[in-house]
Amino acid sequence: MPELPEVERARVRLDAAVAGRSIVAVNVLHRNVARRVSARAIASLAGAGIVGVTRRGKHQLIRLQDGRTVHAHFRMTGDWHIDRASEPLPRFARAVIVLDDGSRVVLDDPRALSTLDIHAPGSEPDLGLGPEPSDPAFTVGWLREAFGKRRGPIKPVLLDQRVVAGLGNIYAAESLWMARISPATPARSLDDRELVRLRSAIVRVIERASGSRYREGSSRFSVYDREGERCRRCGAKIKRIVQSGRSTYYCSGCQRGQRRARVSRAPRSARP
DNA sequence: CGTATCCTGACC
DNA sequence: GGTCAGGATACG
Repeated sequence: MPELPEVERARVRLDAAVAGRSIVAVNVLHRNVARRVSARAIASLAGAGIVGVTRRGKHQLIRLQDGRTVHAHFRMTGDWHIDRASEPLPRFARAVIVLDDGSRVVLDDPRALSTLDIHAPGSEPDLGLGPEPSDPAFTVGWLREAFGKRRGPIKPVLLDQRVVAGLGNIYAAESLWMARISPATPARSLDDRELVRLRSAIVRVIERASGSRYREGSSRFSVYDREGERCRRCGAKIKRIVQSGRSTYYCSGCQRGQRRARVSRAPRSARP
């Protein structure tokens, strides 16, 4: 459950569960999730008091009273499962943090691609992140500069966390749809009007996803995972392509990359 | 820059 | 049995 809004919700739940508590024990159930951390470092968490949890991009930072930071990243499929330590573990439990009030935080992740790291006191991890969409520093000027260095298509650039922190594959596609920009448009060829549209689209897409918790059933995306369906804006078909090994969904009708220099500039034939 | 890789499950 | 998966990074 990645992407900024989902991670922020997870952070809020985690913070409510752990702030002010102390750790009784941490158990790593799948080696991959703590592959960069020694067993000793894990064991040394026992007894530590927890100040609270912050977030940057998709990273969650659990601040300990002794100055250390436990750094969690869900990657593709991680989530927190918070319950009582006496409950049976969920099927995909990968790590467990037992707290001093008998509650428990379980890192629940079928693919076990999530990561846990521990940072020493005073060593703030360099996460290599650009501004969050909500940051005043996330400006058209910032995007112009970031895109100017990139020769490739815009969509993969939007997934670069140094450009904008927290944007993932779904909301990158949704943002490009909202801004009516083709995902194949070379990043550095975007003009100012497109940059303005794209910046505000990203902000709005993230804001909206942050506000409304998703409802099952109703398709909550405009293009993501909607290959072959009709665009709700222009009625053309949603297509799927692969860019940098990831699926990109977009509307073949209303997302124009102004330079797709094809012969026919004839308008697409009527919509049904 | 694109591609492979970590890992496991769901789905065709 | 093959393909794909909401991420990030190491590598060619």
